[in-house]
Amino acid sequence: MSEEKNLNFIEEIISQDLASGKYDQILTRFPPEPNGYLHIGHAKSICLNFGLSAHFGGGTNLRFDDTNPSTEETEYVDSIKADLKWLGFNWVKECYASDYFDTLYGFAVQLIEKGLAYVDDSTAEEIALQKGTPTAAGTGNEYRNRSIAENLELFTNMKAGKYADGAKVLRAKIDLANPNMLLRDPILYRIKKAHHHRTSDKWCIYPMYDFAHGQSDAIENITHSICTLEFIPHRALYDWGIENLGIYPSKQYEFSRLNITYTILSKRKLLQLVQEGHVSSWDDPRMPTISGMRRRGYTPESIRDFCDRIGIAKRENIIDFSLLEFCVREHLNKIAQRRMVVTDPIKLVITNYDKGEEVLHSENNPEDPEGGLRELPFSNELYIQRDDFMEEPTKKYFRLGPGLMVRLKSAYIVKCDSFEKDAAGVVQTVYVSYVPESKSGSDTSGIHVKGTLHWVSAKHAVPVVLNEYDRLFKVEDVASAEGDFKDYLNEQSLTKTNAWAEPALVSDALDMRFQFLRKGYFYQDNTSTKDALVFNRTVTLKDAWAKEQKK
RNA sequence: UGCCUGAUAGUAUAAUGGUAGUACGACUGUUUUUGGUGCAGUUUGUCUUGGUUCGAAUCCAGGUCGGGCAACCA
Repeated sequence: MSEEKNLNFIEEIISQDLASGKYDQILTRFPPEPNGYLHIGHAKSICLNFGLSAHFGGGTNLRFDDTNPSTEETEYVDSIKADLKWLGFNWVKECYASDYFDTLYGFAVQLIEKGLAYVDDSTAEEIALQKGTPTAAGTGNEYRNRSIAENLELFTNMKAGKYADGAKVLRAKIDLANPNMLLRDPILYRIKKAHHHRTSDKWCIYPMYDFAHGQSDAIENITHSICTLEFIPHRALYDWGIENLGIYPSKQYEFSRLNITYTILSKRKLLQLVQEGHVSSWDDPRMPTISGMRRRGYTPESIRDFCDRIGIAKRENIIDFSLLEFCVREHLNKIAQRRMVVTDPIKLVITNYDKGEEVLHSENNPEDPEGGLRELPFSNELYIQRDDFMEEPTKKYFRLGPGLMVRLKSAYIVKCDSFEKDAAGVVQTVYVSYVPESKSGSDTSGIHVKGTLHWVSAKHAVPVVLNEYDRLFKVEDVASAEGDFKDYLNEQSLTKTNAWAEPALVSDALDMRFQFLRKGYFYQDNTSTKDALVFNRTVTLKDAWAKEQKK
């Protein structure tokens, strides 16, 4: 363990618990409900829980909180495990709340026997009404006074399937006037004749979160049970269960959940986007899901770095999306292979180049001296970006225009002599002459130019499709914007562009990270093939010129 | 007219009674065969009012503002 100073409040608690000898090692858990895919908000919790046990010594369980059969599926279980592994974390045990159903049932019987739980025949509406309001105490009903024997029999019958869904519930007998609404005789078990993804039809009664989570923590001997702020009021119940059942005293701690600008981080809302077709799937590259980010080209390292940087505290927060972008750029800059891809091309003809063609070489990554070189075919007919030519260049424009000189990346310096427009007045071809002694790496021309353009040789270029993504929502704080969050969807969040790429791309591995020079970082989509290359833009490069133009 | 929780630059986060620091953002300059990267620098902050103290972001009291709590969801 390193000598670190700035501990967050949870690390502070743990290091005190360790120093006082309360624990020799810690055990945390990551407890998703398998009712959706993991998103970047979960990543924060994952990095926290796994990071804590790695840092202080101990382990982390993966526990599926599968107590509600009507929303949970095996597909989600599998995706969660895959995402966790991809992020680079290993759990010590794979657990399921459903593995504890027998134990939990026994716990409930214990409470009934102690006179601390009763079967209530009221409807959901009646129970809600009898609970009172935050400012008015609740009232009891006749079921609250049932005898232990009667409760035992009724609960046995509930388990045996003798009653319809909703006919009865098991409630804790605590305090109907408690200022904490959660303590006003909370429901422990409900009848649900639904098929469970693991226990199948064995059970028709299922424990509620508040009678499963703390109990599962205790069963696994979790030392520090870390959850988000909205569970603070549940802590009293969590402790009540542990105390009255006499089980392992796990402790709950809460931190504030992640929010990101221009993003929604709610499984329910993300599911809506998928179901209503606003995105193609859970792993649509625009989704803030781990699988979406993976498909878009984010690296696990960049996501972990992000989670490190945002910190852990108890105050509500909304993190700038630009911090996430900074984290990916920083990692990708170090590892991405440089390639040249031209969108919206105009033809560049080199009038004095009579070699026909030659093979040039360019570095794969200027950040990596050992990254090596790649072959780059060059010829007298190239494609360059349309916006790299300006008929009447403005001040500070360092690119091509009549009489202007630029360097073609890893090739030669060229000078624009003339250009040609079509009938509609659109520039089609730019004619240049090159400086033979300016060849990259052996430049003896002594000419200094300000701009360097990327290019591809027209006859060697391969067609590719680029998926360029923008933020999914138009407003910063989507969650607190008025009305339906879907009204704020950015309908321009995906632009598909046809482009021309240098041929090296065809032979590159599918999982390589690329930087298309002057355009951004790209990653091959999982639908991409050698014959039809498709790339997702992970993130743009910082663009100082675009900023300059806005002025 | 309840209970619980929180408040430090634009956004996060640290300082645990003793120099308000760091990162991202923004802005300068510089380097550069990517208007990328790197490097150097500038900018902006303790919610409020009292109190305790030699000294308060930190402790105490009142106020203000934000978030949560009345699912047979987790």
